[in-house]
Formats: sequence, structure tokens, C-alpha cells
Amino acid sequence: MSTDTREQLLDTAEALFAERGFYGVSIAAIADELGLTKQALLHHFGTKEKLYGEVLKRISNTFETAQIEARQTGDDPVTQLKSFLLFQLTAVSTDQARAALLMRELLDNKRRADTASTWYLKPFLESLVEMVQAVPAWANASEAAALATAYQLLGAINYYAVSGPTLVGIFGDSRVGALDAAFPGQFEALIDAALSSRS
Amino acid sequence: MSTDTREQLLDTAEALFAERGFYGVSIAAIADELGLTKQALLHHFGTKEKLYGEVLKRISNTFETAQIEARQTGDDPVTQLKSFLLFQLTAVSTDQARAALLMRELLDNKRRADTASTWYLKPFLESLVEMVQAVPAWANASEAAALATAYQLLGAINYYAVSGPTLVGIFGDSRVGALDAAFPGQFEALIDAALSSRS
DNA sequence: GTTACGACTTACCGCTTGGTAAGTTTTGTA
DNA sequence: TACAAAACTTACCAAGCGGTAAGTCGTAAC
Repeated sequence: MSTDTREQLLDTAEALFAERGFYGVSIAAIADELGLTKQALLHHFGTKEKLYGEVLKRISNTFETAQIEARQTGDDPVTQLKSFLLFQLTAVSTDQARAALLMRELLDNKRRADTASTWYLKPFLESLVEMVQAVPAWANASEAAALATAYQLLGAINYYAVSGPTLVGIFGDSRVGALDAAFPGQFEALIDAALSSRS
Repeated sequence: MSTDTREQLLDTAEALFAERGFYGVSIAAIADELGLTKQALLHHFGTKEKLYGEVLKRISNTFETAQIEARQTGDDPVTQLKSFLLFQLTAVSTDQARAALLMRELLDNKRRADTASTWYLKPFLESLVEMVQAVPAWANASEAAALATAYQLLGAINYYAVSGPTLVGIFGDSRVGALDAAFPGQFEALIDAALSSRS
């Protein structure tokens, strides 16, 4: 079926872009993975840039969906925010490739002309700020302060997700295993600490 | 002078690698920036990989130097750790290109064959763990727990440093200005909170 | 004053890249 | 069964890539 091939191409492209970056992957390599020629890929997406854009768009869609779901629970703001951040942690640990791809995009998008797909983070971040400000202790905090804290927590998650292989290289499998085990607990403590302490 | 050209090539390479990544920059582009041919560059460094390796080595050296200096102050462990992390924050904010390059290396090095230059972060991280464990409240914490927290704080810094241009695109200059102003204060609060709360 | 060496250039090579053009095969539809 | 559109392929291209080979040029040593 046609959409099947398209989706498969997007899957493959996402994985390879995450692993090697935009310039590190040729469209021929992506098509090859599915036993196709690069012209088959170009038939579906036109150019390499457009393919990349569609990969980003797809990610952005799943992002928004997940967040909308998270905010529909009736929990109190603190619980809601905590469970959302911890969900982000597991999501990002489960799909490290996706985290890597988004990190690469963060590094690259200042150069990319296509600004439309670039700000996939916008609704995500704005929603996150609202969630922080919904916490009673933060009710009258400035947007900047709330965003700073939210962003610090987000950074803790994403930097970690992206560092896996390097950390294994440095500390070895067993010590990283211990780190993986300790991380969520420490992160939860960090969230609590961050939410209760306003400077 | 000859070493001058070498150093200039390293400067240019560092800037371009940070901006576009290893595969996004050709050696011709680097040499061109100084009005040289790519063969002049190859004369000095042999291959593109070796040039990249020397860029990393140079960064790694300045890293170690800064850390050794930080630990030579006679301050108490908490102050020492706090001032070191805050120094990292300003360093990384000042030289965002360097932060970007290191983030790229974090993403790419699992693929790179040359393992020698790969673990430039090792002494840095090990020293950081020692600094955490020197804090009285953390004296008998596991290495994993100390590393997790240290790494979370490091992530908060680096993710932020790398997000600058994207955040401006999302929120605009003025709101990012407010964020920049709020960030260090919030980060200091986060350090305090993290150090005082062990899970 | 020749020799030697470092710093560079011009010329070239084989290979890969993203993309175009022009076909062929498959598939769904009337 | 005819036909159009979608899903591909083969053939090709100009440009760019990292790297080699073979020199030129200026300068410092003896």
C-alpha cells in the first residue's frame, strides 16, 4: 500500500536523522534501508528538506496529543505537573532517538529557512509554563521565573536522555545501570525542590 | 607565523563545527574563511577527523584547567560546588558555540571510531561527582545518586545554553531577555534545593 | 650559496551527493 | 477491457566531497 511505504520511509528517516543528523544521512541510505531507490523517496517527498520537515511535524503532533491528555486529568496542579514531567522522563528514555533528533533540531534550526516546522516547541513550552503557574506557590511568579524553572527541569531530562552512549563509554555498563536506577528518584526530588523553592 | 595559522584554523573550525556539525562543514569552507585552500588545512592537520579531534582536545584542556582552579579555593564544599556550577553557567552562556559543539559531540561520538578523543568529559564528570560527595549531606550517598543530581544540574545549564536562538524564535527577544535575567537566580535556587534534598 | 624545510598552491582523482528526465510497472476505477 | 494515476526504476548530471601528487616560494642554517 502507498501510505504504508510513506510511513515506513518516515520511520526510517526519523531513526537515521536522529542517529547521524541531517547532513550525515543521504536520501539514498534511507531508501536503501527499505530496498527502494532514492527516487522512490523523492517521489513521495520531493526533496530531502521536505522529508525532514515531515518527520518533525509528525513528532510535533504526538507531542501535542500527549500533553493535552496529561492536562485532562483532574489531579491537583503539583501532582499534574510532577506526573507530566516524570512521564516526559520515561518517554524520552524509551525513545532516545526521538530525543536526539529534537536536540539536533534545537542546534540546527537557527540555520534552517523553514520556520514553520521549527517552533514545534512553542505550544509545548507555553503549556508547561501554565502548568507551573497553576501551582499555588507559583501563582504570582513571573512568566520568566516559571519558564526558567520549567526549562531547567526539561534540560535535566533531555540532556540525560541524549548522553546515554557517552556515559556508558565513560563509566561502563554497570555504573550507568546504577545511574539509570537512581535518576528518576533524584529527578522527582529535584522537581519537589524546585517547586517549593522560589528565589 | 605558522602556529598562528594553525590556531586560526582551529578557531574557525571550532566555530563552524559548532554551527553546522561535523558533516555540515567541508574542510574547504573552513580554509576559505581564512583565504586559504583546503590543502593548506590538510597540510597542518592531515585529515578532517584529526582536525576535529584537535578542536575537541583544545576544549577539553581549558575545561580541566578551569576545574582545577575552582577546586583550589579554600571554600567549604557547598560554596565550592555552587560557585563552580554558576561559573559553568556563565561560561556556557558566554560561549554558546562551544556548548553547542560539545552537545553535538554528545550526540555523535557513539558513531566515531576514534575513541581516544571521545571521553573528554570523563575527568570533568568524575571530579564533579567528588565535589558533590564532598558536601556533608551527601557524604554517604551512592556514586549513582550523586552523579544523577550533578548530571541533572549540568543538563539544566547546557540545554539552556543550546536553546537560545530557538527560544528567541518562540518567545521573542524581550521575553527571552527576561528569561535570561531570571535564569541564574532560579538556577541557584535549584542548586540549593538539590543539595539539601536527598531522596 | 646551496641545501633543506615548512607553508603553501595548482591540478587532479574517485566517489557521493541531491535532484531531473523519462520511462515502466502496478493498481484502482468506470 | 480501457485508461488514468500512483508507485516506482533506470539513466543521467553538475556540483561538492575528502584526499593524493607534485610542485612553488620564502626563509633560515651551515
